[in-house]
Amino acid sequence: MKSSREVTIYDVAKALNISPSTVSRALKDHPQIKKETKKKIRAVASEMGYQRNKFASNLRQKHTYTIGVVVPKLNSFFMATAIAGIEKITAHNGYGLIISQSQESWRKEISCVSTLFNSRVDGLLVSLAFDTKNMNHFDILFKKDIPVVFFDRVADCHGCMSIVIDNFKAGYEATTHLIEQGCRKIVHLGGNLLRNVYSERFRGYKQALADNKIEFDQDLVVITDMSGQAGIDTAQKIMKMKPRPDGIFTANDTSAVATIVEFEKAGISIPDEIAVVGFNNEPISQVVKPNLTTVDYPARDIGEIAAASLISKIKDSESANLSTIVLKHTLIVRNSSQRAKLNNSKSAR
Amino acid sequence: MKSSREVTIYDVAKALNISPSTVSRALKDHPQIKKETKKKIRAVASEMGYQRNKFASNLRQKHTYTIGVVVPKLNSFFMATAIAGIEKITAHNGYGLIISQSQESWRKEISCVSTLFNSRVDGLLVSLAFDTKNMNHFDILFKKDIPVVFFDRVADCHGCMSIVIDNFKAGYEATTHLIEQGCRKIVHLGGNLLRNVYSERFRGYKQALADNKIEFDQDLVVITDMSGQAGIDTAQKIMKMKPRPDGIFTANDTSAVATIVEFEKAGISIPDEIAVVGFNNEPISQVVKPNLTTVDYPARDIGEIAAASLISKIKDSESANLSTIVLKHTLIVRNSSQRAKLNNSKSAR
DNA sequence: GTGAAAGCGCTAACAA
DNA sequence: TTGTTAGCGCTTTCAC
Repeated sequence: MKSSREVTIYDVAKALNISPSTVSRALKDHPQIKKETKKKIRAVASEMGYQRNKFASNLRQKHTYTIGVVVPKLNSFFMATAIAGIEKITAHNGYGLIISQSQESWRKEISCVSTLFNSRVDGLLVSLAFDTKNMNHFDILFKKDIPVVFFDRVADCHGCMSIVIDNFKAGYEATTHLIEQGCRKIVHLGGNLLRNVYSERFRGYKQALADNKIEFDQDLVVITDMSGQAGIDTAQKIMKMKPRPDGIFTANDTSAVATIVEFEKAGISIPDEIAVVGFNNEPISQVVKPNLTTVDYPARDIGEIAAASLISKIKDSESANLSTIVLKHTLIVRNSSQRAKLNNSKSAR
Repeated sequence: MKSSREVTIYDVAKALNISPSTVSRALKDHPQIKKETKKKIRAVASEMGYQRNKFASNLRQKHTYTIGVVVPKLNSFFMATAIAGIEKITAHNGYGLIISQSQESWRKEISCVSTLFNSRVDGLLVSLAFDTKNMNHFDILFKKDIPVVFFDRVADCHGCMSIVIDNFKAGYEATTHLIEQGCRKIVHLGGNLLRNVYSERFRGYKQALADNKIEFDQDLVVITDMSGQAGIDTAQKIMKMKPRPDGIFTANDTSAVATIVEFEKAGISIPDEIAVVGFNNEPISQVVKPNLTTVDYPARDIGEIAAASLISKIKDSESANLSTIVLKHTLIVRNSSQRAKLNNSKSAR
């Protein structure tokens, strides 16, 4: 395929009448090589167009400087931003990235993990699929001590690290905010409760109701796949309820926005008849009318921290075994939920 | 790092009392090996937990089954979708992906290409940065006959393949549509004219004006970085113009949506006072009020075709040297531009 | 149809 | 401070 033979350390060594190992060492900035020699070797190497052969090197060193990433979907704002963060950190540390998508399917996730394992990644960054029911597919990695870090959608697994936000608190705050705005019959539109993000937000919702002496009603909980369509369906369901709910806390912005659009289409006024709170602070939340109250979610930071943690784990398997890092979230109050001007410290930007 | 020694073909060979070369051949389904032997070898190999070592194999075979991707940004709907398409095809063909972002900067693009080259990717998929002024940084690849395929933001370069849509025609249609809606003073909000996507859309705009005997006015052309902020700024600029323009064709949805939001904030009615057409058909275009007329862009297909073309080029460097593949786009007419009910064959969905 | 043997290019233990 | 040497695990030519 490639036309001409590659320049190797042997060629460089021969040109300088020294040994290949000296060249190898010089090129890695080994401390025991004289500065002058290094300089000379570097000069000649680059002049000859030398390029390190990673495969020979990997073969010897038994690692690949490659990190695998398994995410549910690439084309969501959150994920794309998180991956941008991951990429920044890994690139900066000389690691390549192999990214694969589970398409929200447990089955496909199993195959992604196995493929990545077979590519001998040095570590794995994972956000779980919607319906992943157990973690057995990660065992092959643990058996070989390949570190795994989970982010956002996480689960307990051999004491692996997790990077998350406090979804319980966020759900609690979102629901409390609705209650403060006068809502008493609040729907929760959530996702698969297998996933921490959804179960915790739901738990926060329930706790907020309890703390405000509002009775929990299972009929007001709608568990869906959190798509736009799910938002539309839920809106229609809500419109048939009597008496009609006066608030809705949705576990992502996509479906929250879809409910708003659907409500408005039916002539229901937001937030006066129904107040809506979403989750994620996607760009779309600032475009929908009325602007969506939502929880801001540090996607980029989550990605960066997950990558940094994984790399330090790879470099030093004894490194601090923090089990969970929790990042800060913020409830951003906008017009979809704000019924009256309150003395609210949070901005409506 | 990894705890236990790996199982190699030697171990498998020993267990079966045959030679390593036979094992190697059997595992690759070499035709000259007896079926029975193959079956036996496969069974024992998988039983022993054998895993092919890609690095040893790459080292011998001189290719890596890895494809590099250089894109301006990951976190746009278009790019994320295109990459999803790329990933699907490459994974299906046994190729890994190394994805890197130029952050819209020529300088960073140069470094991405060089890094990927040093990782010995078998081929490269590229969408150019905003301000890339020449293609010299790709020369290292051409010198070694490493194939490169450009998609979306492309440029002529050693007869490389390009996967695009007909941006000229799309720009022409978008502008013609505005004219049909009665617009006579139409602003064009475009991006860096170094990039085909922007220069072609602009060319389409001019041609549509010419064909409808509307004089071209340079003052109505605004060249920006196409961000949301650029949309806001442009809206403000337009509001100061006298007489005020009555239409705007924007080369992406992000800035188109921002102008709409800004116009509405100022009480300007859309589409009656100003009609707006965007580009890309991002999800946000269906959320903004009024819904944005835009050009639908087959992101996923572009990614898939780019990947497939690259792979066929890698596998067979003599393969058909199509220089450009043009995919179909569609103008989607929605309320941001539709002033009167016309007998329009295009749907408003 | 199968085996022997020579590397691919690099690194690291050991020697000097 | 530098050199020698023995592989890492796989593929492939040549021989039988």
